Amino acid sequence: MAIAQREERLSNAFKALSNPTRLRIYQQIKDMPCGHMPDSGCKLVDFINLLKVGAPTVSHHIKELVNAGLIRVERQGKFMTCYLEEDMREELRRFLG
Amino acid sequence: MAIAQREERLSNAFKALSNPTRLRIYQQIKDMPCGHMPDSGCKLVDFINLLKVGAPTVSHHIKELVNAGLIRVERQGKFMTCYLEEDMREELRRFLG
DNA sequence: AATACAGTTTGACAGTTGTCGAAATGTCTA
DNA sequence: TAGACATTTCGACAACTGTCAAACTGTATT
Repeated sequence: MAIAQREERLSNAFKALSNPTRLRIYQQIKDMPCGHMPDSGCKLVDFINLLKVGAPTVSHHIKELVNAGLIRVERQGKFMTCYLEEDMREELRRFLG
Repeated sequence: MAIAQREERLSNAFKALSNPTRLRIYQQIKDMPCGHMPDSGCKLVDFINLLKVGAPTVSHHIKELVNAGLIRVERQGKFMTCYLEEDMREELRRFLG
């Protein structure tokens, strides 16, 4: 049973990364040290500006990435800041390794 | 432009791995040293038996994995044998690394 | 409180996906 | 060449996805 759960977790994560817009968002979060710099551009509003999709779409995609366990989100005043879930990243890397 | 192409390649590969059935097939191919043993169970017919889906479905999934650049397929007599595309695996690992 | 900005929810829509059964094709063996 | 087995193609179908506009909520600033 644990194997099936792992497979589900993995395929859900891959599904989240299968959309180009979400892949970009994930990459942006991954490549920017959000947790360490105050203004590193990993807020939801930054993605709206960076990508050419509306706010509802970005909001939707962020939620999918969160549900897939790939990122986590924290409110900071007006903004939602995104952080990478390193555990999941590690799990994916291990699957491919 | 090269960046967009890379993103497309990556998201296509992740999409191929986003389906549980395809993930299983890929895993099976990855974990078995097909190229080195003659009867290692990476033929299309083996997946039909292993998973609970019909031949048309497996054929379809194999094609998707091939199109995504994740595996390659060779006919050996009656059978289609699947091999891992190590380059793509490496590219995915690098993305996550 | 009023305004402005950040984000979410809802409902809708075209397009894509996963699966199947039936029929076709390819390849070996008797 | 006939039969058996492996695989593909086709046509169909329900289910899911990505996007949007409109309306809503939450937070800060004035």
